[in-house]
Amino acid sequence: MTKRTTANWNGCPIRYGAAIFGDNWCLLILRDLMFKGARHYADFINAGEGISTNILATRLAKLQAEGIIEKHPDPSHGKRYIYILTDKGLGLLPAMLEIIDWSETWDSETEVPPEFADEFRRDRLALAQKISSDLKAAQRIDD
Amino acid sequence: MTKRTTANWNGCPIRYGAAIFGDNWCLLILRDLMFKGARHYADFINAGEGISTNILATRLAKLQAEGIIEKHPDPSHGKRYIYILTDKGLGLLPAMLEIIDWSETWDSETEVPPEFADEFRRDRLALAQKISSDLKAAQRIDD
DNA sequence: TAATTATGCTTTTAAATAACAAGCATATTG
DNA sequence: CAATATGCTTGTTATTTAAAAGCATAATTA
Repeated sequence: MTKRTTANWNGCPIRYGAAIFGDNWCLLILRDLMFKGARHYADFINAGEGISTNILATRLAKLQAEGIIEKHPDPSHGKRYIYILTDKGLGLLPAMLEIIDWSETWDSETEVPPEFADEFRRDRLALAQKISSDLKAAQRIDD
Repeated sequence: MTKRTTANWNGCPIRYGAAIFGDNWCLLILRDLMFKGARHYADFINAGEGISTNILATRLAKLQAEGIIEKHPDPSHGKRYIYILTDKGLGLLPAMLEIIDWSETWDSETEVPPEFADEFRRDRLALAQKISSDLKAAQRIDD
């Protein structure tokens, strides 16, 4: 086992990231928040993945506990809550976009719009920042 | 639920990526392959995460089935096998690096070397390509 | 205002998965 | 030729996940 100098990571970043990324449902919830405008509990339920209510509830609680999302009462609807990404959550955008880029490259059935992939490859950071500020604006407007 | 034009993805890239990323053990195996020079079954077993042999065997088979890794007989040792990343597997490097970058930013206990994070942020693609070509060279040399 | 529906869960139970331990075939080493 | 290394497989038990149903509060409709 060859040793790289960068190998001796005990506060291992992949293990840290795996707490979020290493979970199917968390990834899909993040997708819905980032790219599908999901804000309410029902949005995740109706995203078409067939997530059970208990699974969704535990995942939302976990993401909240990790500081990835925040849960706010919906001012326009008493019993409802609005789920939004924190800065830490928005920070996951570049990684999500890389996953999308990879899938676009290797999945023959991909339905990533080619112009989206092109825009990403032309300037990754610019696209991430654009999406991020769009999301921040949207989160502010209807809060 | 606001609709983005980029939202209607049925060949969903996040779901596609989640087949690999959405699994804790796959992420750790990829880490070992990419950053710790792991090549043999025993390297993964001894990586310190306490993975069981049955879990490791199923994950290696899955990664192979997905075309992420290849399994070759070790020419220098009859019963042994060498596991290496395919081009598709190496393509996951940028996403892995983004996860590392995110963890470095948000994990107060991170042990990512600061100079590694700096180098990444200075030129993400350059670092990914450097690591990728280093890995390809290493995979060629002792095959 | 009373009944109905919406919302965001919790609880129960069944099924799937993971962890642990042991075993095992082939290969190499002493 | 006996002992050890290697890469698994096969049980068995424990844990996690998923599906289904239920439930309290809030809003809507009649």
